[in-house]
Formats: sequence, C-alpha cells, structure tokens
Amino acid sequence: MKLKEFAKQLGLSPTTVSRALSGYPEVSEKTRKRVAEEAVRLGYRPNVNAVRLVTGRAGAIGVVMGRNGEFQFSEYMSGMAERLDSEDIDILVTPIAEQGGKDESQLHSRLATSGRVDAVIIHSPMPKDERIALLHRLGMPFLVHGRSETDVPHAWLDIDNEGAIRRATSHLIDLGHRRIAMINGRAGLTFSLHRDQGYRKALEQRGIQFDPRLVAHGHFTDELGFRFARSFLEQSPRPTAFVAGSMMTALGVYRAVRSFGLVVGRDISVIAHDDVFPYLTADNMVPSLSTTRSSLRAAGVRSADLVLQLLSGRPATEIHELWPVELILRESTGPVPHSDAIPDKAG
Amino acid sequence: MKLKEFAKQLGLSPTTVSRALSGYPEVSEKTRKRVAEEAVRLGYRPNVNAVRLVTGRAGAIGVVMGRNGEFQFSEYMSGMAERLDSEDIDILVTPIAEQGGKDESQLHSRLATSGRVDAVIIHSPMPKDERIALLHRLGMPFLVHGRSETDVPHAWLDIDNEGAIRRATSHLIDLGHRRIAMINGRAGLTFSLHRDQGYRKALEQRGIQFDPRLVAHGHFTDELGFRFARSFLEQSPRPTAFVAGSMMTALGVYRAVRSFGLVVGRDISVIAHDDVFPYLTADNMVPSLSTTRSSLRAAGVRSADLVLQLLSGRPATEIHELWPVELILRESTGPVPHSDAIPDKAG
DNA sequence: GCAGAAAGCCAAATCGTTTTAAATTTTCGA
DNA sequence: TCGAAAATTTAAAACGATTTGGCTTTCTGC
Repeated sequence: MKLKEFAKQLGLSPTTVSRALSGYPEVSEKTRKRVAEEAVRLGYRPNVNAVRLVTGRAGAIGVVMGRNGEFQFSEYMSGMAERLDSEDIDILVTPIAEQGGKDESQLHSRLATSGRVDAVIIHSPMPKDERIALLHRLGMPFLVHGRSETDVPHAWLDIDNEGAIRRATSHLIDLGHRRIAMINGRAGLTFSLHRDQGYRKALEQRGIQFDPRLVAHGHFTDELGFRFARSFLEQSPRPTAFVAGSMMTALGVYRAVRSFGLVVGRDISVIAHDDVFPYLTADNMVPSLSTTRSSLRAAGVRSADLVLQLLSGRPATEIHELWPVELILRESTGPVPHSDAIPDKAG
Repeated sequence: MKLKEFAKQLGLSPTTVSRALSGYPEVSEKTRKRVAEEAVRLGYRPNVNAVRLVTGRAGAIGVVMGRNGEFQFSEYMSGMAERLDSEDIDILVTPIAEQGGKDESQLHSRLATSGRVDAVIIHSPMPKDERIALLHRLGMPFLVHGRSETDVPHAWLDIDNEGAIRRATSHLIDLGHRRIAMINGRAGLTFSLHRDQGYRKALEQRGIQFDPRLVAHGHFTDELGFRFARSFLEQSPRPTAFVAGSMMTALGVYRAVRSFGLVVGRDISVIAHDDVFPYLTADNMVPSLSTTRSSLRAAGVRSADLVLQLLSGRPATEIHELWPVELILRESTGPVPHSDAIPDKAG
C-alpha cells in the first residue's frame, strides 16, 4: 500500500496524510486522528527507503564489532536494543575489515560516508584515537564509549576505571597485601591506562614501590588470565593478591592459583572487574569473587539514549558521563596470610 | 558528489556510469575501467538510500537478538560479519520488543514488512515455530539457524545436536557410567529436544532405563549449571557423569562437583557442548573439559553465505545443512569409579 | 559498399516519500 | 456581511539513484 493509494482511499492528498502521520501541526486534530486510525486498519506504513532518501536520515546507529567477538559485546548491544526498542531506529553492526589501524579508519570512514547510519558508537578508544578525529572531520555524529585524550570535542560515556581499580587495590593494601599483581586489558587502550593509573596511585599513596614485573596486558580470556597468573605465581616472592581485568580473566586466575595448591581468598586474594553478565556471576564462583562492578547493559541503554540526544541536537560537548563503579567485597579477598606478610617500614 | 555531477565530469551520461559501476555488460571495458578509476579518485559512491529505493533492496540482513544477551551471540555475529565483509550488506540487529510469543511474532512481522531487511535469520527455533510460518506468509526470505518441524518449506543450517549428545552419552556409557545426568538448554527449543533424543537413544541402545530425575532444562548460565548439578549430586545413588549444555553450564557443574569434595574426571565425568569461544577454552579448564565441539563462528560465516545464496535466487528448499559435531575427549571424562560401579545385567 | 547485427551510449521515466509554495476554506472582528 | 487572518489542504518539485526503450556508432559477412 503506497501513500498515494492510501491518501486516495481517505479522500485526502498525500501531503496531508504524510503530515498527519508525522505529527506536523498544520493538520486538524480530527483529520489526524482519522488518518492514524485508517493507517492501522488498512496497514499502511511508509516505505522506509523512500523516507530515508528524502529526509537524508538513515534511521540507524552504527556499531563496529571487533574481529574477536568479545563476550561483552552482546550485553552492551542488548542494552542499546532495549532503549531503541521504542524508537524507529536500528542498530547496524558493521563487520570490521582487516586487522590493523589503517583499515579500521578506512572502515569508519566508509561507514560514515555511506549514509547507512546517522551516528556511530566507538568502543575501546585509545588516548590518541584517529577514529575520533576522522568522524569529527566527516561530520558524523558519534559517541565514544570510553575515553580519549584527543582535543577534538566529542560526546563520551565511560566508567571510572581509575577510581575502581584504585579502590580495589587500596582495599587489598588495607588487608596487608604488598605484592599485588595486575592483569589488565589490552595495552594502549584508554581504559587499560586508566586502570594502570588507578593501580599505581593506590600503591603510591601507601608508599609501595611499583614493580613492572607484576603487571600484564592482554585480551580478556581465561587463557591469558591463567598464563599470566601462573607466571606471576612463579616469582619469588610471589604476589599475594591479583587484580583481574574481567570475569574471564578471573576464571583463569582461579585455576592458576589452584594449580599451585593454593586457595583463593585464603592464600591469594582476587578482585576482578565485573560487567554483570547473566550467564557468569561473581556471587556463584567458589569462593565468591570480589569485584568492581558496573553494568555494561546499563551502559548500552544509556549510550543509545545519549546518541538519540546527540541526534536531536544536543551539543556533543555537553555529553560527558563518568559512571562510578561499585566495589563489592566477597570471599575471594582476605587478609594477607601471616607467612607472606611483609613487615611495614614502621613495624 | 552525485551521480549526475560525476557523470558530467567524465563526459558520460548517468546511465552509462551507473552501468559501468554495477558491472552491466552493455558498456565497453575501456569505459568501465575509466569510470571505476575516476570514481575512486573523485570519491564518488552511490547514495545507499537512493539505490535502495529504486531497487527495492534493503542491503541488510536482519537478526533478532534475544532479551537476555546470550554470550554465544557475538561469536555467531562475528562469523556473519566476516562473511559479509566483502559484500555491501549490513547486519541489522533488531531489539526484541517484549517477552512472550505474541510480541515476538509482531516484531518479526514488522521487521519483514518494514523494508529494512532483505532477509532474516531466525535463531533457537521451536518445533512448531510461528515465526517461520509468518515469514513465509509475508514472503520474506529467511534462514533458520537450527531446525523446526513445520511443514512450511524453508532454508536451514543446524548442527547434529542429537548425534553429538548420543555419542557423548554413549562414550560415558562405554566408560561404565550408568547414572548420567543431563543439563540441557531451555525446554521447548528444538535443539534441546534433539539433545534429549540423543541422550535417550544412547541409553536405550544399551538398555539403560531413562530416569527423568536426571534431566534438567534452562538457560545456559553458570548459576543453573551449579544449581542443577548440586541437586543431582544430592540424589542417592548420585550420578557419576554429567552432560552439560554449554561451557557456562560446565563451569557451574565443575564447581558443584568440587563443592561435594569430589574430583571431576575421577569421581565425576563431565562432557559439555563447546561452541568454541576465544575467551573460554575447554582445553584450559582444570581438568581439561571433554566436549562436543562445533564452531559457532563458522556457523555464522556459513549462515551469511547461505542467506546470500537465498537472495540470489537459490530455492530455500535446497538449503538444508546439517553439520557433524566433533567429540573431543580430554581429562574430564574417565572410567566410572569402582565404588560407584553398578554391575551390568550380564556382570 | 551495404544491409543487418551488435556494441555502446543516452534521455527520460521511475521508485515512494517529504516539503515548499500556493491555493483553498474557515474563522472572526468590525 | 465583508475582508483579513488563520487554519487546512493541495499540486508539484525535490531526493539520487536504476532501468526501459531508443538512438548512434561500429562491426561483420557477402
């Protein structure tokens, strides 16, 4: 059913019908109501592609998915979907072309110029992220999920990674731990840097020497969690506590600790960052895992919301949100064992 | 840069340019080459929405994402993305509206009639799935990832869930296990039914009585894995082996077994289904986990491929693919302990 | 050298909306 | 009752491509 045909059935012109449905004020309330009702009854729905052509809007938000299907991805998307449910806006997932920075820029520029999306969400930015400058230059609205140090003005939503890890590390120090290992995310990404900073600040505040041999970077996989944790535990003196970057990493750490005949929560303390997944919960781990917690799904919901605001004209420079992160203490953290305790300078 | 303008610069008509770029035969090779080169040089790219309007194609494949962001989702998507990389086709992720079957149908029908997508992929179908009849009725091409018993002809891609679980269960029986518990996926979904059938057939073949108290259904979460496994282990006599529906389920089972002071691979055998995730690998679990393995990413790649075939005219009735599933034996499966052994009828 | 076929190119119609500018009708104060 | 202002409605022009059908050239075989 086309607009023309539908309008004829109503005895109105296409113009009036279009206006009635789009909520323009120049149409009488009586007519609008009739049009709306008939549209439902006759099942008229405007052709999306025609609308898009004439309005120049794409009706979609673009998300670029990394090559290595991160497990977090679907949770965030799920949140976005929840928010966009009521709007007439789709989520366009774009395949990432090749590995390496060059192609990623090219991909974003193609996405931005293709007219397929009205806005783009950038994930896991780096401090100097060329994607940000690129999208800005192309005039494509975008939201950064995470943070960047670029001086290009842009909208962003991030969690307080630094504060989270600082508090987590501080808490471990309070428990008497002095050798605290850190298994962080991929090197070079802003959130990894922030977490590193949080870790170092906590140590600094308590006068503990930073030891680069206790820090590792990499993808959030159980495998890396295991390998890094094992290599740390082989050191002498070994660390008595771990800060793990993700739930998957924590799984690997738990296994590594066990493989040394040690017990998590007694011999070795562990805190991990938890994005709150329905399928893997910190509470159910044995022992239950202390976490820095922030709902990724909630971030997805809010991201979608902010992008909508951006599209309706709110200036990008106004949109900066930094979410606090909870620290949830459970059984995986405990006082440093006596045998491992290192006397304080004062002690 | 518009087509008209671009054509003028080349001294050609829009018609010829359009044809040259779309690979129609009515244009000389020399001209085609020149047009292609100039398009790159001048950065001309056809307006997507105009193309879509006139061709009636949407240039996107729709995927409906469940409310509870399954962790598998991104891996499958990632595979699709890999395949669609070279094509000019997007993946459109549609928020699922509300819970409950009614709204899901409505959602699919809106998606199908909205003109936003050229084809749809349906996940986790049920034997009588109304979505299939609906899309068929609406004339929207679709691929079912999984299987259904509906008599509506349709394209599908599935893995041999029944065979996989049958072999897994048979193997456990070969090892002497007689009380084998099964933690399956959500009740009512076809793949859960197939797995149930595989499980029952294996028992039947060896004359082992099916015990409904050893089977559970639910989402693939560590929590359910743990809870179900614990409740099974409280039975007397307790099961000596588990078949787990997913890696997350297996994590829960491992923990439950340990919480009883038992050892996986010695006291209790475990086999789980593994979709092959980069972030959680069966090989790295302790003990390493025996699995029925099938790459979900590969399924995503192939799904995209099949949808493309569907769109280029291959009849849906021709597209039926059933993938075999590997059985990988690792340390989590072993002979039934002597104390638990139940003498065979013959023994 | 010529007719007919094939190759290469083009003008104009089309896809289904929104929106501009103009026309019509209604309202209302004097 | 009239005329201006306000409220509705409309015809027609975009939006930017593809595609139909026709129009020129260039080959081909005799």
